[in-house]
Amino acid sequence: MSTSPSPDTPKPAPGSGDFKHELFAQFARVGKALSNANRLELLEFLAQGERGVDELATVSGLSVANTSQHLQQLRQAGLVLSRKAGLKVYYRLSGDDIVTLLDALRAVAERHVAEVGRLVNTYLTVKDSLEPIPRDELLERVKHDLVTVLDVRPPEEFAAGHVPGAVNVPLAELEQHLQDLDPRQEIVAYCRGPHCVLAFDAVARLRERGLKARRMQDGFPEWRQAGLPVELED
Amino acid sequence: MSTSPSPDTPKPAPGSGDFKHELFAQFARVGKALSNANRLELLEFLAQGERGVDELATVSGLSVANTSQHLQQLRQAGLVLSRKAGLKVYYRLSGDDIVTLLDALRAVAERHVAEVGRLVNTYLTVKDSLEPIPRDELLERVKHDLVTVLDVRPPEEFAAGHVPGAVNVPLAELEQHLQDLDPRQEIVAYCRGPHCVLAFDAVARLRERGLKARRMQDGFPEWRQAGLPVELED
DNA sequence: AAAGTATTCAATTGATCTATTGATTAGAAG
DNA sequence: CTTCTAATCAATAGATCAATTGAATACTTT
Repeated sequence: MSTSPSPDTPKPAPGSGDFKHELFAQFARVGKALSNANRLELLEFLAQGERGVDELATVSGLSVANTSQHLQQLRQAGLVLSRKAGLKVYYRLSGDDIVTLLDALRAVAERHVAEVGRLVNTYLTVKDSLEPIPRDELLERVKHDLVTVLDVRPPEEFAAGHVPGAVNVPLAELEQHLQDLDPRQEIVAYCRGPHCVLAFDAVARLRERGLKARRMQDGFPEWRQAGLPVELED
Repeated sequence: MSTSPSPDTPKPAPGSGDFKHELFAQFARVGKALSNANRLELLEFLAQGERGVDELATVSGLSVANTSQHLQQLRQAGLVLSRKAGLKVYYRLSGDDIVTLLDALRAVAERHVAEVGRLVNTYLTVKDSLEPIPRDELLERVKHDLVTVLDVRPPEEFAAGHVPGAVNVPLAELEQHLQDLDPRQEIVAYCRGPHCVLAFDAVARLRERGLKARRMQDGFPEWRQAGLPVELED
């Protein structure tokens, strides 16, 4: 602030310049919420559905207090809502437009930040045939029983909704289920979102075993948001 | 970092947790670029087209050095590209997906940050009949000569492209052009984007004079991005 | 009422961000 | 070659942010 010496003088003149700046400041508030890796990770988990604070803390590797503070920042920016039930407090995204925003952010990062491409490539070692299968295409093939769909998320997430016909095989149990998989049928794995590593990992391991495996485009939240059918339990 | 004592130990183990965090950190880099009101304002101007540093500095009210630094941050985040021609350096958005991202950000802010709605309402005093006219609808009416389209941006921006049939009337000259406007025909004003104040202002003033005036949905960058016809010069 | 649990609050420290200032570079023009 | 201009760089001070710690709150269970 070059003109106002007092820090808490809000905006003396209600001219349009102030209005405009005020408005951009509000947009920036949302941007700030997206400016921290831990908060983005929390948002990705929340895109799965409602979650309690301690779950989020565990899964993101942050302390509970820290997680709570990040969640409050997200709430102040209007990105999440909370609900108290007994002792627990559940957080959820405040609307589908948040998923849209996160996807736009991801798309830009992928397209423009060279680093992201490098990371993905490094991690995947093999690059060929890694194009994810589009949702519609997968749905079509599921209908005709042409693929085995693998949901590699933890059982709780699977229970809360999954792609119809999908089999829940958490990554840790993948080895034990290898024999149950038909080596002639293509396997499509998915998890939380476009960059959830579980699916990447699963595909890499399956391919090591000589199986035909691909990832599904994006993840389950995007599947649900696209209005495609969702199955509960199994 | 709780485990690594040395600050510049990048990531010792290439486990998937690190990979994931690394990835979110890259996304956060883009988020950071969006976390400052001045940078968002610069991006809005750049959505208009290529601009030099000093132009951007003037229009945003920042010092040249400061503007330059913000632009470099935007470039490092992959949001803008620069081109040097003689003494001047021109910046532009690095792709259409940036406009998409900005729109998503705006949409979320509008929907969830109560403050934004309050500001818009305060500024506009009257709230009724302020729904902006959709682009397609406007295009249709322009074809049948049912509306007067007013471009309230500065002449240079107008010259670089505008809605077909639009008349360029910078806000300062609005009063002088009042007599040229047909009071029986509806007037649609637009400027840079959904929250560019010029159009808001113009509509408010026209309505004060008893004219039927509305804003166009969003602004010219969005019009162009929607693939609608653009006219050059006049 | 007492103990326990999930979450939030408050205070602190070190890190990062913003805007300013003045110097510096690269090219243009005299 | 000198002067001018547009832009960038470098250093700085003040503000804001992130993670930690320990205490406080709200609700449940015993």
